[in-house]
Amino acid sequence: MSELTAGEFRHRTRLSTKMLRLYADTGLLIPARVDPLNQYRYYDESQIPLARLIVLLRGLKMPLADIGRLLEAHDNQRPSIVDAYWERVESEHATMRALANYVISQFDPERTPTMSVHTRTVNQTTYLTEKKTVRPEQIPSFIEESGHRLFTLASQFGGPAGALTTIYNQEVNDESSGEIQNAVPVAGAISESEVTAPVSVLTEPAGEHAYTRISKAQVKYPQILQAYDEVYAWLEKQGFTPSGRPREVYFADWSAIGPDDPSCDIAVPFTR
Amino acid sequence: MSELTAGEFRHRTRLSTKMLRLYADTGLLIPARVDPLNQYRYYDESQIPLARLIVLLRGLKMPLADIGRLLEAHDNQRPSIVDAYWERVESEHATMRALANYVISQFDPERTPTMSVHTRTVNQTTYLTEKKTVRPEQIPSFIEESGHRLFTLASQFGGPAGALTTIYNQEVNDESSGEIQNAVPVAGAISESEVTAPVSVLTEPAGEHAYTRISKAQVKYPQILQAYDEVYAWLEKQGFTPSGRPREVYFADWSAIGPDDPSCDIAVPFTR
DNA sequence: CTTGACCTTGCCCCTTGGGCACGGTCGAGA
DNA sequence: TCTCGACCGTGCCCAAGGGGCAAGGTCAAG
Repeated sequence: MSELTAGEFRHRTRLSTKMLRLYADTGLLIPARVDPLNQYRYYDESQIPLARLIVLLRGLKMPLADIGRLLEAHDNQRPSIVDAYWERVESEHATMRALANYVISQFDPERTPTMSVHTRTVNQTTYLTEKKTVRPEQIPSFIEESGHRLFTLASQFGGPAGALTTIYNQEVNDESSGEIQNAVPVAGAISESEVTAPVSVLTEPAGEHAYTRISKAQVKYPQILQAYDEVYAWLEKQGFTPSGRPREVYFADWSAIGPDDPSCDIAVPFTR
Repeated sequence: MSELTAGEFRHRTRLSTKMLRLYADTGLLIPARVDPLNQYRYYDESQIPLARLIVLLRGLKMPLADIGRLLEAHDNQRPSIVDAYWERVESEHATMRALANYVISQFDPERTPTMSVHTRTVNQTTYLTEKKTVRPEQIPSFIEESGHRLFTLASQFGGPAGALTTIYNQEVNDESSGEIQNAVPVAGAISESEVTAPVSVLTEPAGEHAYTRISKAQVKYPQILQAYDEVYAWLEKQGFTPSGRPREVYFADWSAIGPDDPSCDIAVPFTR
């Protein structure tokens, strides 16, 4: 129960006067006693561990508000809160890292990280699709929402027969919006009359696709452009000719994977 | 040369009015023309790539001041500037990640990442040493500066015969400063009279050491405490008894290694 | 009692914006 | 030509997490 002056408490916790005042105002670390005459703050020795904890969490750049919520939570919930916070930080960092690769490769094309491009043969496929003309920042939400609708619908036609695919009918970039077509493959043959707008049926011919596999973090715009660049550059180097619209094939469970896990193939149909 | 109003420029670059004003005030992106009557800003189409570049760099959280310096630099220097910046971000993130592991293990001891502890037999060793009583935040600079002095001095005694070692004569933590002893092993026997203060000679007996190897990012206080905890916990589990002062053995070229590279062993002498 | 160390409040500064209010301006249609 | 809505400007307040400084009150030791 020994009482410490603000200065003593500062030295024991490595917190500055400013921080102590801020944390007191925020309610994170309330002085044990405030002298009503001169407003001097006195802390109790038992508050030191709490102060140290705040220092640690601030070392993770956790905002004071989040720290407040963490402290209000029950002991048994705290690990998961810290965990969730840190996972978000890691995820954001992974996205930034992918962007950094893109930026560096723009500055210094020599040092473009090599993405391996493969080929595969694809059978004729029938898709349930939805189209929309979008700007880059609208793409993720459209893919997700429309994909959900199409998967639901596909179950009425024998279930989805493959991964959600997003086909770019036009180029979408900062300059111009363009039409993209979200597509879920289905097993049986479906005629256009069996579906209603905005859903339509698309049948794509068999053929060869060149593709490169990217992580969840690399899917973000604009760093995803790098993957497209790589595939088209590879086709040119091989002397092959693009013969269809480029596409993204989302083979992974989006919400379950981490930022560095493979998530999607950037694929382009071609002829030799 | 087509002129764009601020609104058109905003839509082409996804920058907000606030950002455009700020970048104009900062000199990063100066409007091609400002109407002297109404202060309206007009941009030229040719400024769009620059604006996009700024957007990319801000996506890496590069401060505007750094972006300004980058833009002033010559083309051939820019990649290295971006590189250096990103490397610093990665390094800071690695440090934070190590701290996060530490914090999470404090909240939830079950999920402590297992650090493997090994043992090795160490011969009797003579060191040139310097002592200092320090607080935790003074440790890195003392180790570096004193280590430099000791290495220089060691070359007069046949050169260093091993890695820089920092021995903790007392505990150093938030509670109290303590004496640490920086030590560079030398091959020959040296008597105390051959050196002058603050350097002294230390001879340590042969024996067994338990140690765990940690990365550069893990060396930072307080996450380094986790490594000490692990070694002592391992000793206790094995039923061994610490028989000497704990130490850090810096075997790597500190400035040359990355944040995730192995840098140092946390070692404790013990008897079975 | 003095002196120096400590403590307080209050103010301004930094950064990169978001958001709002208030007022001037531009262009198209009536 | 008038008007209306869309645009544009400035200026202020806010955030987070402090740094820094001034002015003034307080405490304890000599």
